[in-house]
Amino acid sequence: MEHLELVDRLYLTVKRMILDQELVPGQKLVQEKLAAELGVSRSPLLKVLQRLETELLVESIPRRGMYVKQLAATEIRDVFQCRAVIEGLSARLAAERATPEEISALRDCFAPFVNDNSDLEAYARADRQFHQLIMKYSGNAVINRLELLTNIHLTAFQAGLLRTPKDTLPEHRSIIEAIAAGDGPMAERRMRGHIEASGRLLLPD
Amino acid sequence: MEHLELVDRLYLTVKRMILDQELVPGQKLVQEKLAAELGVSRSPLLKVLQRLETELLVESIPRRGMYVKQLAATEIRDVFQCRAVIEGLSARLAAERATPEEISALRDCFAPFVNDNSDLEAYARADRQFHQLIMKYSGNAVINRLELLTNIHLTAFQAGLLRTPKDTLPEHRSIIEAIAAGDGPMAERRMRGHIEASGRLLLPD
DNA sequence: GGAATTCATTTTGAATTCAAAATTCAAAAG
DNA sequence: CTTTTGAATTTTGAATTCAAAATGAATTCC
Repeated sequence: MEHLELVDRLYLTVKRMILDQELVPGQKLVQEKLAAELGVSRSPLLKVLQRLETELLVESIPRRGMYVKQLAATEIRDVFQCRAVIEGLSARLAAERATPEEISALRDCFAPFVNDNSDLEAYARADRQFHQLIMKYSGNAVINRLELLTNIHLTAFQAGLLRTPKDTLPEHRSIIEAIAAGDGPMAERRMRGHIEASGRLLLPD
Repeated sequence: MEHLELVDRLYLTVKRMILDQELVPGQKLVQEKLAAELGVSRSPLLKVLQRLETELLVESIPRRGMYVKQLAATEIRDVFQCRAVIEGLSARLAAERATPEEISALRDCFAPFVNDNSDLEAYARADRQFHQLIMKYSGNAVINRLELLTNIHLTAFQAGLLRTPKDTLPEHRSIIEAIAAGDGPMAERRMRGHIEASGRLLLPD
């Protein structure tokens, strides 16, 4: 992390602070104050806050200030709807082009949990890793720029914690098998169903 | 446009300059120079360039500079793949909730072209309007923030000009009819097919 | 003649300054 | 006692300044 540009380091720091609730939803981010706490000036901080705004983590109200974004229920629903089709696309593309090594890496995500589901924290991390890898293996550079759609994962409602491993592990395995079989449409349908199921649980309409 | 904040006016100005090729792909955007031409300082210009970077219109190379983005063929393919599923989702949602007035507005987009297809410029504008309206009528706020996916339209390869009205008008009409009938899955399939067809034409693999 | 090196110039990244708008708080009016 | 007004303070938006890195050109070396 030390070799990164200042703005990139700052970005990771502030993002972490928001995801860890060190900065809480609704809280005003007074630029001079936050910059001082972080040991920088407003210039790089402002860049970071603007970037986080496009990721739906910060909200800017002109001439009023920047706030940690409080996601409304409808926005969470909207994100899940988008994720379902974008990650469905990812799974289809991954099925068409994943190498044997990449398929192994997907299987490895959940290997530790086949016999022991008890560590929910570790399972949630594996879940995030699984979704990230499929987007990466899609080979679609645009998908991988849509950070906006991946941040939901990371907030209080951890996708991996919405449902138990008992429910989601079989879904994950069936997605991996469709990708391993090179069956794009099947992989797409399964991924889409998987995310829609999580979304429905989060928002029972 | 006069009542907007400076950054928002500047954003529209610079975006227009890029889309009109007044600033050409690959061109370096020297901040001080461009700011002076636009009668502002670097601060607001930098915000604008950063925003355009998230929209895939500008590329930033750290400590080197900002450049008008030259989209590679693979990136255009990637954008079309994403658009196909996101606008497919939009059409499905619009089918589920569009009002009679909204459906009329969709029909009105292409009313001028039923008997006369000759004004391609006007048809391209109607095409963009049609896609924008469906995203709006989806009621999904996140879709409407993904500007990244709508800019392709506006560059040299105008989606509406990729294929002739003779080809696309029937597709547009069939999408509208699915929405009017409240048939979400049908609207989704048709929109997706419509955009995939344009994408294939642009990139014959 | 061409490659490498040094130095001046340009440009970016970051901090600071300044002006205008928003907020706060106290005093006055109803 | 509540509401309104207005001045002091804070905060944002924008311009400017400063330092460090990158660029480019001239000169030296091979």
